Amino acid sequence: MSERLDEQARHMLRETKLYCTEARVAILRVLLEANGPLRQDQIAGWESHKLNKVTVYRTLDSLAEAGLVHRAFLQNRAWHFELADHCSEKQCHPHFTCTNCGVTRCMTDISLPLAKIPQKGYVISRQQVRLEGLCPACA
Amino acid sequence: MSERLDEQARHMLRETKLYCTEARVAILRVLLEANGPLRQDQIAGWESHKLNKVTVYRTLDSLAEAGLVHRAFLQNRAWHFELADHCSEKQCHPHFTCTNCGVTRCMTDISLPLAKIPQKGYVISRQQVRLEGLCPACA
DNA sequence: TCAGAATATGCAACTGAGTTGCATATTTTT
DNA sequence: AAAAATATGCAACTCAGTTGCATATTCTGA
Ligand SMILES: [Zn+2]
Ligand SMILES: [Zn+2]
Ligand SMILES: [Zn+2]
Ligand SMILES: [Zn+2]
Repeated sequence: MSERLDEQARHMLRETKLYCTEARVAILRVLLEANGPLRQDQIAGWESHKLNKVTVYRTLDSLAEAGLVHRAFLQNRAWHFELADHCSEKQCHPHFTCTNCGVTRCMTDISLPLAKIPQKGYVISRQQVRLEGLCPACA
Repeated sequence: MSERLDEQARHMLRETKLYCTEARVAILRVLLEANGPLRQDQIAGWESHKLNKVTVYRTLDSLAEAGLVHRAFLQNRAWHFELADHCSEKQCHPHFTCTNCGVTRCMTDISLPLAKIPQKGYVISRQQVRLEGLCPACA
């Protein structure tokens, strides 16, 4: 099954005309396996892959540019990345963060209506929602 | 009228039982005058006030803790602060950022419905929305 | 299949916003 | 006015992100 994910990653890269390098495949695999947003250092250290920090940085940059990956949100000064395919065209799923224990969870089963800007001329290409509160364990 | 703002700032501080210091009054005034979220360095350098960076940092921290000020939900590495009174109890107004020219605008006239989390046990205390796209000038 | 072009990698060194300890100054309270 | 409570500012630190440059990989097309 790791074969399967590798193949999937390679396919995604070919689709977007990105060089199919070891680092890109590894990073896409990590994101495919993860069930939520990850920090760069989490990706770099995933299962002792020991990917170089700068490579991870530049790879995520290229993956984001290609639209395969999104910068989900900034938390504690660090970007959190996740696959873009969890998101619809214009709206990413909301993320909930517990103010007590700090866990962040993808709320893939919720979606809010797209905002309508009354002033003429605005074009919205992406809407992001952040929820803050207490998780079941802390409430 | 700057007298007016000073008085207003002092009043806010007294209300929240915070020490009424020169730095706090100055920073509140800056935020009262500003029409959008500001970075710490913008606040520190506002009209040659030349406030100390660490003081600005700790002051904003205390103002946020007291609920007078909020950290806006933007996609930048630097926090942006604004007065909290633009926000309702559970929801802050959305912020729109133009991906072309970079301007950020408070969308105080829009509001989305509060998210409903289907899973039991979650308590949402705050919802924040970020919009990205093209402003009228860039569209 | 192999040379050359195009692109990615990794080291080291830097940036920039935030953060902290500690001695001193200010504000409040008594 | 003195004491207690809190805020300020310097300097030094953290840490994720970022960049230059030499080297290594990947891709392309003869
Ligand atoms: Zn929790
Ligand atoms: Zn997510
Ligand atoms: Zn614009
Ligand atoms: Zn705002």
